[in-house]
Amino acid sequence: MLSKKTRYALKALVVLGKNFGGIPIQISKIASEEHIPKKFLEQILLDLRNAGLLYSKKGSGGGYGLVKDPAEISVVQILRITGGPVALLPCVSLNFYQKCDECDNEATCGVRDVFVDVRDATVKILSETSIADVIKREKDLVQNYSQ
Amino acid sequence: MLSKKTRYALKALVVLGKNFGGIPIQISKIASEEHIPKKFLEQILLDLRNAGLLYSKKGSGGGYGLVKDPAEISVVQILRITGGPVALLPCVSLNFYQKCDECDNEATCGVRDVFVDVRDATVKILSETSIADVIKREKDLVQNYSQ
DNA sequence: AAAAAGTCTACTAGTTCTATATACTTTGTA
DNA sequence: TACAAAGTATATAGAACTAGTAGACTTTTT
Repeated sequence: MLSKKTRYALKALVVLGKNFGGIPIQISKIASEEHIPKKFLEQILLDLRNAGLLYSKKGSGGGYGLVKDPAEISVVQILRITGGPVALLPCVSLNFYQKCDECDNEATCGVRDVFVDVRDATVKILSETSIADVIKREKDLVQNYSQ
Repeated sequence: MLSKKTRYALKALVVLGKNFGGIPIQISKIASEEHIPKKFLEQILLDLRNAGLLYSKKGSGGGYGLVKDPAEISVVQILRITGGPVALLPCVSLNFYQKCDECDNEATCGVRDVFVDVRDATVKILSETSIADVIKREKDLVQNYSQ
């Protein structure tokens, strides 16, 4: 399961993605629109900023904005910044690898082998999907929904 | 990430799968072989028994065994018994659905839409993979490893 | 100077996970 | 029949993690 942190980050980035090229958006605006606790969202946006995804502007008229085009930001990137491993087993994680305590030999573990496949399938989808794609999907869904 | 409980369950079922058709295996044997705390494993095997996957035999010479052929037990089944949702978002889970608090309209949520795809890919792999397949993979890995 | 807005660090309450403890029941066998 | 082997069941403790809150600070605009 994704953490709330990751989900909030995705929501916020979609909002910021729609606004790409415009003037900065304030934390409080995103928080109230997306039903996210403001103080929590502050931390999350700070993380995304420190990861180089967002720029921030202080003071009156300040706020946050995307540094890059939303088409250049993949969903998997966001999971890694905010939530850690994508894989379902630590011994299978590409970016947060950890040895399984209970496993004698990783190289011959059948369970691990299956979850390598799961990881590959998941990473494929999430690295091929950008924030721009998420926004497009939303647009398409709204269109179909209102028909 | 899968819980320890789920991982231990998978390990235990592989052991029991290799033994399918033979005499029952004791908890303590599985626990020591697979480096699983015995008392914890007791609970897990009990859950798997209550779910109808295992039979148990009390008393001297007792132990656990698979009820069905390991080819008939899918990995996804085990995750659901021991660990709950396979999906990465509660609003996307087939067996443990929960509404997202922060989401206004599920039907038009772009983030959700992406994670439906991830869930489908994951469920496909894990429902097509049986305990027998895991055992076979292990066998193949061992063979390649020793060469 | 005052207000708006982001920054930074610490902390807490709650939950979940992992594991352990204890007492009990059933079964086989000496 | 007594005893030991083995599973059953429930409770509980400790650790780790998550989600959210608090407060003091800095920067920028008006």
